[in-house]
Formats: sequence, structure tokens, C-alpha cells
Amino acid sequence: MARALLGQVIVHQDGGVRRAARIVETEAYLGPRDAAAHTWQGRRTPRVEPMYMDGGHLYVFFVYGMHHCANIVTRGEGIGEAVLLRAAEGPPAAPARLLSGPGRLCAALGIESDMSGTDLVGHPRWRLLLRPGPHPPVGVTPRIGVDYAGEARDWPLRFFDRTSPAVSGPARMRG
DNA sequence: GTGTGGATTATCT
DNA sequence: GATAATCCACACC
Repeated sequence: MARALLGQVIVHQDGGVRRAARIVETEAYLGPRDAAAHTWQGRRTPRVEPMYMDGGHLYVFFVYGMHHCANIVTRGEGIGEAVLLRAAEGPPAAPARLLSGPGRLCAALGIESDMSGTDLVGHPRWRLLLRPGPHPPVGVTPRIGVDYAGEARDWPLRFFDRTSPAVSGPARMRG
């Protein structure tokens, strides 16, 4: 799912304002068996409860006292897997870095903790457009910022569009 | 109630 | 590469 979400578009319609972002970088978090996931060992706390919801729900968390990270739940109820949205492209006129990185992506789309647990499927203001057509050339690396996660630190679960200037991270992680 | 540290980013060297 | 900003969730008492 993390790979399949590359190139798909998340849209927010807020009155007359419509914001759309094409997803170009994602990371998979594989539930209880994944030491980097908040659902590691089946942990259930109020914060992570949305991650156990049905696919299509949003899981948002707050980190480092100032940033939000948005995930799309990818499996059935009770499983606890999700895909972190790490970077996206806005309109051509927008700065390349506007949605580059999970914190900036949330800031640009106005995603905050109160959206955690929201069902994107059939939502009146949010839509996830699954666009047909060829997938972009995809790069694969370990995930960013999970050095604490034991062997899961090295799992190749970060996916990105090699052609996009909006991919986040150091240069060696963008080629 | 207290202590620890983070799925980040900006700004320095 | 190093570090600060900044606060909440979580574990543990």
C-alpha cells in the first residue's frame, strides 16, 4: 500500500478553497511485529487507537513538541498497520518544499491531532483520489528517524518517486 | 505526580 | 554534523 499510494492525490475541499497534493514519499509501519510502529507488540493506548481502525482512516500524532505526522490506515479493524505520508507535491506554482517532510505536509494541508480517527472514505471534505495510469519509478530505502527500532531499523519500507523534487531527507536518500 | 524521549525541522558549523 | 525548539504521550511510582 505504501508503494501504491505514490502518485495518488489527497484533496481537501474547504468551502471555496481546494487543496490537492500528489503523494511522492511514504513509509509502511507493520503493526505489532514492527518495533518502529506505535502499535508495536500490540500496544493499545488512546493515542494509537485510530491505527487499529479499518482501512481508510487517518492516524495523526504529534512529535517533538511542534510537528504533526499523518498516516493512512491500510488494513482491517484490529490489525494496526498504516502508511506515513512523508512528502507530496502541491500545485506547480508552489515551492517544492511546501509539503516535503511529514511535518510540513501536515502543516500545508492543515492536518492536526483532532483529525486522528477520521474516516477518509466518503468524507465530505477530504478525498483520496486513486488515479489510474503508470506508476512512477520508485526508490526504496530504510525508514527515516527510526534508529531506535532494533532490526526493524533496516527494513526497506520507505518508498519514493525518483522523479519528484519534493522528496524529503538527505540527498543520498532521494536518488 | 514525575521523568524520558520522540515516525521533525531550522539553523548553525 | 550538531543542536535547539517545545510538549505531549507514556511508563512507572
